[in-house]
Amino acid sequence: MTTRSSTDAARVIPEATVARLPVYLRALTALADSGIRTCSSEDLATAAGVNSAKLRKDLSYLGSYGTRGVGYDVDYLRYQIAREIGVTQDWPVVIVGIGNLGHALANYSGFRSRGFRVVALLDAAESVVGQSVAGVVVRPFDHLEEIVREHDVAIGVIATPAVAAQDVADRMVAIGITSILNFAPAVVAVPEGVDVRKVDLSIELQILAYHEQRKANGAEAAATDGGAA
Amino acid sequence: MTTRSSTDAARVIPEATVARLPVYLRALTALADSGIRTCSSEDLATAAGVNSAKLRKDLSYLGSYGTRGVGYDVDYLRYQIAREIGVTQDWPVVIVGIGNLGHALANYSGFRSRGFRVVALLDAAESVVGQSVAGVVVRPFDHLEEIVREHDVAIGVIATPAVAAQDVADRMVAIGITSILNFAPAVVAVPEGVDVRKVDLSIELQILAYHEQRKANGAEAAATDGGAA
DNA sequence: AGGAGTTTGTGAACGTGAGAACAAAATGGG
DNA sequence: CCCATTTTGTTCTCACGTTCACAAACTCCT
Ligand SMILES: NC(=O)c1ccc[n+]([C@@H]2O[C@H](COP(=O)([O-])OP(=O)(O)OC[C@H]3O[C@@H](n4cnc5c(N)ncnc54)[C@H](O)[C@@H]3O)[C@@H](O)[C@H]2O)c1
Ligand SMILES: NC(=O)c1ccc[n+]([C@@H]2O[C@H](COP(=O)([O-])OP(=O)(O)OC[C@H]3O[C@@H](n4cnc5c(N)ncnc54)[C@H](O)[C@@H]3O)[C@@H](O)[C@H]2O)c1
Repeated sequence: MTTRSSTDAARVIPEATVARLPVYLRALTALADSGIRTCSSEDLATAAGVNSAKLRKDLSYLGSYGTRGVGYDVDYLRYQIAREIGVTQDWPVVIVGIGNLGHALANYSGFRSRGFRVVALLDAAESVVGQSVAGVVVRPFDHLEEIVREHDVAIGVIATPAVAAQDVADRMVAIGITSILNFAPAVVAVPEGVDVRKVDLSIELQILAYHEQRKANGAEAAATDGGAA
Repeated sequence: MTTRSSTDAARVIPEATVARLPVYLRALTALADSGIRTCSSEDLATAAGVNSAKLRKDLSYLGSYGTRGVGYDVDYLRYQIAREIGVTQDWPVVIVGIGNLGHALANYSGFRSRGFRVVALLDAAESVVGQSVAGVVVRPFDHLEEIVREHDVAIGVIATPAVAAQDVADRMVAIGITSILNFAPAVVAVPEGVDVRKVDLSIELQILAYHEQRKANGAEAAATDGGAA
């Protein structure tokens, strides 16, 4: 017999699935916005840009929220995914390093609409501290601890230069932040129990360049090769 | 017998490895900058934040560039990886959508230093066109074709709102761009042969939130549970 | 009510990736 | 010159992720 409590600890969701759930959430929101109340796995898979079998398998890890022969109720499924991810509540976030990128992040409205609230912008440079960015005053990096305690912040964003990233991460971890999103092109080491995700523009471009080069070489080979055909 | 030519078409590098090569490249550059001329797989693995067995396996797909008992020559390996990725040459790039994010990207120096050259900034809004951003004048989106032909651009960056992303991608593809880096939170469909990579801040945060929630629930369960132990 | 038609949820097959372990190849000391 | 030591390159095994294929479950029409 399987106990099915709502906080079933045994139910573990594969990492690859977790990474796709936000995509499904977004696709469901788009469907709901166009007034669609029900959709099949095929519809949703198309909207999310994945294969429908994969979608169904992913959703099956959450539970059985569809109806055979009918499909999924858009709002209901959306709520279930949001609950699973944890974005039915609001997550307070701090951003450290208010340079070019930090400004853009501070001005980004997508945070708020997706369950995240920027509670503070921090920077080490005196020239930046005190500036008002997106209606929020930039505070000194030293205030990190105070802010984190006050708002019970668990998620920190690093948008400093690469050299500062490890220091900032260390401070964050020391103060109790357990999830870090790192935009600096640097490997940051953190203790067990702390999650770091990195977003790295250069790496993405280099991956594209690799495939681009392969395409070019392939075309070249084909031209040399198949020219006489 | 295995033919080993330098342009061996049969040699295929796993996607997971391709995604790590830029990380190794960066770590090697950091080592070179600190004056280190030789390193073991262990050293490099530590710098890159991976396991040394994985590093050696990854490098083995490129060829046999180390010396047993000694390690790798930093500069030589760096060159080999750069060549494999295709960043020994310069890749021209266009950025479309010069809003908050587009500004940050335009000002980002990491492009240039990693083999990418921003040849144009494009926007559809008249209020933005003509502005000078990072010393480059923003041009109308309509100029895309002209610019792409002139500079032989293969890589395009989308930093427009989500609703415009598919349209922009379609235009890019029609004109001959075959690699797209998409920052807009939207699924863009492209024909076979075109690569799209997406960078999505909200998804990253939501993945962190999921794990954060699990940590919280786990702690809660442990507190309820193990309190009596 | 019953059967035809849909669509989900999942078991099983397949492919890719990670890591341990070790043989092969190089160095350096005696 | 030979042997101990170091470190690479590769093989083997296991885990994870993707896709197929189909039974189970539901709706709707007659
Ligand atoms: N600009 C982009 O589009 C872009 C794109 C991808 C990655 N990045 C990366 O993001 C990071 C930020 O880029 P940017 O262009 O905004 O750089 P930037 O130099 O404009 O801004 C960095 C900010 O961090 C602050 N800072 C420096 N050290 C600090 C510390 N120890 N504590 C707190 N704040 C500190 C600086 O005062 C500055 O305001 C860099 O690592 C960059 O490589 C930027
Ligand atoms: N700002 C951020 O930090 C951030 C972070 C993550 C993701 N994003 C995403 O990146 C995208 C850009 O964000 P932003 O904050 O810079 O938005 P923004 O509104 O400031 O800028 C968007 C720009 O795109 C231009 N544009 C609109 N339609 C266009 C079209 N069809 N062709 C060419 N240009 C067009 C607009 O004129 C505007 O200048 C959005 O999709 C956003 O969700 C932004």
